[in-house]
This record gives sequence, C-alpha cells and structure tokens, in this order.
Amino acid sequence: MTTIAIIDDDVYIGNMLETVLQKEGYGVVRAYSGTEAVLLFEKQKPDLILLDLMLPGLSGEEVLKRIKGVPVIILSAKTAVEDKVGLLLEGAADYLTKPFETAELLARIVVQLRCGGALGAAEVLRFREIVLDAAAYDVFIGDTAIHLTKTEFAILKLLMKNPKQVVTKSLLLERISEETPDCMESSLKVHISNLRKKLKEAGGADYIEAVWGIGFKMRES
Amino acid sequence: MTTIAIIDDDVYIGNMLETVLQKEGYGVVRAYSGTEAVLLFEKQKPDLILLDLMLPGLSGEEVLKRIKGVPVIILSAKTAVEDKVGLLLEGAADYLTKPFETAELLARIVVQLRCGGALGAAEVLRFREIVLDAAAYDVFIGDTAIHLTKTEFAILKLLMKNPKQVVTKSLLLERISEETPDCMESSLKVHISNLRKKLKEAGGADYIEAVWGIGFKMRES
DNA sequence: TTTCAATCTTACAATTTTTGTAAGGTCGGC
DNA sequence: GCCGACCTTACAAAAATTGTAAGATTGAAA
Repeated sequence: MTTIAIIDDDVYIGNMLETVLQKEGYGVVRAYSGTEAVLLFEKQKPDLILLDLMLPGLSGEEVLKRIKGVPVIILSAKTAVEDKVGLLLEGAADYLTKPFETAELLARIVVQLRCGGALGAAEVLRFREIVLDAAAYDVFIGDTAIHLTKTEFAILKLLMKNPKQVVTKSLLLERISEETPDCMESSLKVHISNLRKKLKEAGGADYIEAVWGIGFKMRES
Repeated sequence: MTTIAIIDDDVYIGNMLETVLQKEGYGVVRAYSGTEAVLLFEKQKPDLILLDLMLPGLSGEEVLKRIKGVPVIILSAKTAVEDKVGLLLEGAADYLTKPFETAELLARIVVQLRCGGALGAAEVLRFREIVLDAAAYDVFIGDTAIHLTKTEFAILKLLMKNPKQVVTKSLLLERISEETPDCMESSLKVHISNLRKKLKEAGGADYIEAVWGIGFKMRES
C-alpha cells in the first residue's frame, strides 16, 4: 500500500487531509512536530511526505534536509518566491501555497509517486491463500514461494484479476500471446495443466475450475 | 549539455525564456507550433520541455500525449484547477500559471532534471551488504570498495533502486542507453555477467537473479 | 603513437520453456 | 447408461533464453 505522511501541527488541516487521502486509497501516517517527523520517516518509510513549514521543534527546512529518498511536497502559507525557490533547490519535490485545492494536491501527489517510484506501484493480487505480486513476478501460496514460467504467470494473473468470472479460452490466448506470439489452444491446456500441478503441490487444492466449452475460472472454495 | 525545448508561439515570451535559460547554462531549442514540437522532440530529444498550451496546429494537450520519457512543464494562462489536474494526470511533470517568476521556473526546472536524471533524490542506496553512492560514484560491499564501469554502475543502480521488483531487459536497455548509446540485449548479458563476477569476488554471493523471459532483480537473500 | 580499459559482438553449451501429439478421463445430452 | 465432445495429463521434440568466453572495436590518456 502507498503510504503518505502528513506532517502538520494544525490538527484541523491534518484531519481534513487524512480523510481525503484515505478516501483515495492511500495509507496515512502523521506527525505533529519536526522531531517527530524525522523519527516517523526513519521508522515508517512512507512513500511520500506532505510537509507543513511552520512546525514546533525542528523547522520544516530542517526536516527537509534530513529526509532523503522520498518525495516531499511542501504545503505552506508563505507565498514568497524566495521561499519556494530555496526549498525546491534544497530538495523539495513540489511546493503548494495554502489555501490550495484538494484536487490539485491529489494530482501533484500522483505526479510525484509516478516519478519517484518509476516502475509503478506494486500490484498485488490475492485469492484464497494465493498471493501474486505482478511487479516482483512472485507467487506465494500461504508461505511457500512457487516458481512459474512466464506463460503460467500470465494465465494465473489474468484469472486472479477476474475472480468470480469465467475467462474465455480466446481471451486467455489473446492475453498470453502478447508475451508469447503463437500459442494454440492445445498448448494452453498444457500450460494450465502445469500451472495446476504447481499450485496443487504447494497448496494441496485444485484452484482452477474448467467451465465446459467456455474457459476457466478460479474455484471459490 | 542539458537541452531544454521551448514550445511557444509567442515570440516575445520565447525569446525572454531563451535568454534566461542560456544564461543559466542550458542549451535551448525552440518550436512554434504543435506539429513542429513533436518533430523537434523526436529529432532532438531535449532533456526537458516547456510547453505553452495555446498553440497553432496540435494543441498542447495533444503534444503532451505524444511526448513520453521527458519531463514536460506546462506554462499556461489557464488558472482553472480542472485544467491543471487534467494535464498533470495526463503526464505533465509540473504546471505553472502565467505570469510566473523566472526564479521559480528555474527552480522547478532543477527539480525536474534532478528527479528524472537521478531517478529520485536518494543518493545512497543500500541492499544487503551493498552500498551504492550515486553522487560519489562509489560502490562498497561491506567494507571493500569495488570498481565498476559506467554501464555496470548504471545497471546496479537501477536494480537497487527497485529492489523486490523485476526490472525488464527493455527498461534496463533504455536506461543504460542514456549513458552508453548502443547496447543490444546480447551486450547487456555480458555486462550483467561481469557485474555479477565483481560482486561475487567482493561479497561472495550472487546478488542478481535472472527472471526467465522477463529481466533481472536483486536476490532477496 | 602506443597503451589500456571499457564496451560491443559473436559463438556456443547449458538450461529452461514452449509446443504438439497421443492416451486416458470426465462431462452432459440423449 | 451410452456416446461424442471436451478436458487432463504425460512425454519428448523443438525453440528460446541465459551465462560465459574470446576476439574486435572504440575512445581516451600517457
């Protein structure tokens, strides 16, 4: 989950931001002073930081200097260009002057996450005890990792992305062929067979259900 | 040299920007319409683009869609939040409303170049016993320093920047080619092989894991 | 110019994945 | 319960990917 740290001693603004961010699906952690902020950063390693400048304890500038590796968006009432320029050159990723529109803040958060993360947020799919991490190309069943080939991985991913739905053979073929150009229906069956076997070895159950004449889907129980 | 593209049909503003940027030591290329901008981008590959929205030919929005891989700062007279939000989500790196202060623009340019070039602000990356200092161009394994070539360094940096994630071969090639222009997949394998060897000599372990058919990632343990 | 390191290319063996076919099993309609 | 169509699995050939070595090429420093 993408976690955003809100560092602001103004409880009212902080609460407002927290609500908005949570509604967008971000995790939120908070700090109310500069010293607290540095501790929070080292302990929780959030993915992005919203930093108010007027803080008790360490000033916002001091906090910024000690935070490296995570984008920091400054939220401040100071509108002077010198302030903006100084902090941006000091390492801030963006600078918004209060009052700002929530929509703009959210958009700028997306921009920063896009930029810093570079490879996109990790996409993790879960179904029963199967956990599939698309970015890492990892699959776990319970605690045991299992190794899947590229094609098997693509099949499982597509099925897990659409649980409760039947995935047609033609759709499977289409998606798979993005990676492996030529793939006949006969081969698809083999891949599914191998996938089943690997899942069964690790999880003991047959997770894939054939839907006669149509395709396949994940077995609910 | 860092080259910035100015895309604006207003000659007066364009000239002003060009003067300021050149004084800062940037190279400048210019385009005066949307179509021209796309051609310019493909031919010259600037490091950053300043894009005015009101353009003859293709609109600014259209231009933005066709430009990938280079940060675009929008310069516009439109102050509506919806415009900002839309373009930021569409891929713009930043959005400044006219009239803006030159100093702020320059600072935001620095931010973008810093972000894009260094792939984030973290200067020191750590993974297991490997420590990579991007700024100093140093790599240590435990206490022993090791020497890496430019390409090997770039590969290791990208991998360490995204631990737990598979870095695709194509992405590796793309990022490496910023430093070493011609590099085929065959060469990449050789670089990785050499990198592995050096890491193994110093650290005793094989830190890089191949993910079959996809790319490479750092080995967790 | 000579030298040296870094990089690119080619080649090849070891390994892994994909594929097609063939031999059973299972499902659903009749 | 029977039959054909479909699904499952096993196996082996074919194709693709990877790791490494060795030689060629480039480019910068002495």
